[in-house]
Amino acid sequence: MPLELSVDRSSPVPLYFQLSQQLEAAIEHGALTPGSLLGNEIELAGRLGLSRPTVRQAIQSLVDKGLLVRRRGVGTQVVHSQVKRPLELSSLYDDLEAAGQRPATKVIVNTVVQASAEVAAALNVAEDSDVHRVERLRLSHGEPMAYLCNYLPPGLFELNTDQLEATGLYRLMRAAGITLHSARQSIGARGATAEEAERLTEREGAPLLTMQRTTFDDTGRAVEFGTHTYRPTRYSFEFQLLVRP
Amino acid sequence: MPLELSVDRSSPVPLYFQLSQQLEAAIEHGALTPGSLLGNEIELAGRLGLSRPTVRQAIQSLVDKGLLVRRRGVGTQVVHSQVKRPLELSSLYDDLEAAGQRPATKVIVNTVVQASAEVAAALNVAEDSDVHRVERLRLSHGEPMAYLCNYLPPGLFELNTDQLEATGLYRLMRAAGITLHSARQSIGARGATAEEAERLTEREGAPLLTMQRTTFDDTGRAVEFGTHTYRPTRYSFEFQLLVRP
DNA sequence: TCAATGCGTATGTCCGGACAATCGAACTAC
DNA sequence: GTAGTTCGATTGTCCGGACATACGCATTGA
Repeated sequence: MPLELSVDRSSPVPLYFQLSQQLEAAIEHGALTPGSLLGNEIELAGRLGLSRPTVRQAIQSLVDKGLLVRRRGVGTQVVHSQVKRPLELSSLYDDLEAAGQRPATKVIVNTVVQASAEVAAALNVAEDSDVHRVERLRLSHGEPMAYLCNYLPPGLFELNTDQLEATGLYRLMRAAGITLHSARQSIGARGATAEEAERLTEREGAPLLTMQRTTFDDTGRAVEFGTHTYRPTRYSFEFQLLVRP
Repeated sequence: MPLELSVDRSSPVPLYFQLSQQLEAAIEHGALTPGSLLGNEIELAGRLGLSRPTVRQAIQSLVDKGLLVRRRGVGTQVVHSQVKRPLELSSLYDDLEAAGQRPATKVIVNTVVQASAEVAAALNVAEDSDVHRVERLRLSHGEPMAYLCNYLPPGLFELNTDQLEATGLYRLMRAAGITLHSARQSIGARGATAEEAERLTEREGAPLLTMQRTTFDDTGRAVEFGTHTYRPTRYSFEFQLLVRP
């Protein structure tokens, strides 16, 4: 029984995108079972009234997402494993919200400071030039979960404390028209200093999970540098990654 | 001054791949400076004697790698930031070797055991069925750096202790014809148990970086499940990730 | 002076076709 | 029975063209 697929040519949504979304929904929904063959591209194109390149583009986007696997001479199969989503540049806020945790944020510091050598190097600005500094405590179920310290270059956009407590930093940046492109991250661990321990209601020397990140927009500007510490009993980094073929 | 580009039509290497490699080399080498425009696709295609779809395919692969950015009505630009490589499914061994650290491996355990509930769930095999168990100590500059405990389903390939000490697990799997596809990872931290502390020559309770990973091949089979502990003073996870547009 | 309009340019989408490379299975020969 | 060969099926690569869409800039108008 072939899958119900159709495209709307009067829609402004690209045809290949309509198709890829329907296929993805069918996989998610279980209509396309893992391991099942998708049927050959030419026949699929004919059935939908599309050209083969358009169908290929739709399929390729799902291959890139890790949902499909192509085998020459065999066909295109639905991947058999539990693919969730590849690692993306997500904010802690979004992660928690997606998990239904209703995160709370408390802005501790929101000011302008002179860039230290480390911050200046990360943001590619002159040392001692002005940069925004934001320190936030992220809570989940009323308990401290992470301490986030971020630096932003000046003139990027207004850092409103109320907004920072209502949503995540990345969402604010996107809303300000900044196109996030890539980030360099470093994840490590260390014992908590006395100050860190107090912030997170841990004892001194307790193991902490740490993350440093510099984010770039599509022009190559560094738009954010952050140093985060997490309570490992309450947070860990979970993600899926794909092997680039 | 246009860039020197050419393709060899007698080569079995796909034309779009030849072009993308040359462009990538030009970016790496500095012939294409960050921010510079690549020149429009049609003119580029004409200059190389290629069709526009072929040129687009080459460019697209570099966009996917994060090296180029396309802007409608503007052109294609070289990304201005320091892109190294996106996060990939690399083994610790490869990482260390790439950093010129000449890693050493000591196989502590290489045997077959009955799968615990956790291992059975991760590998999707029956509880108490036979699985391979490998425990290795990874050293760098003669000092312990990580303790790696891995489980593999039976019948996948022969786990030779000598080979395990000479190279990484992923390299062995690839050599055995296994096509790695994706992995689910979890990175956290905790204090060392007495046993862990001794293995890594740390004191009990010292902060450790932990990683759990299940790797799948392109048929969806789980081919490996591992629990790793790292000394955070000697190792951290460094990677770059791209925003999927 | 400043905002709205129009235009050129570049990428985005889509088509229909052609041939090559590879996989798997059926078939054949020993 | 087994090994090698052939063959159909399917994806991979490539072509040349067409129109749509969005951005930046110059022109125009108030």
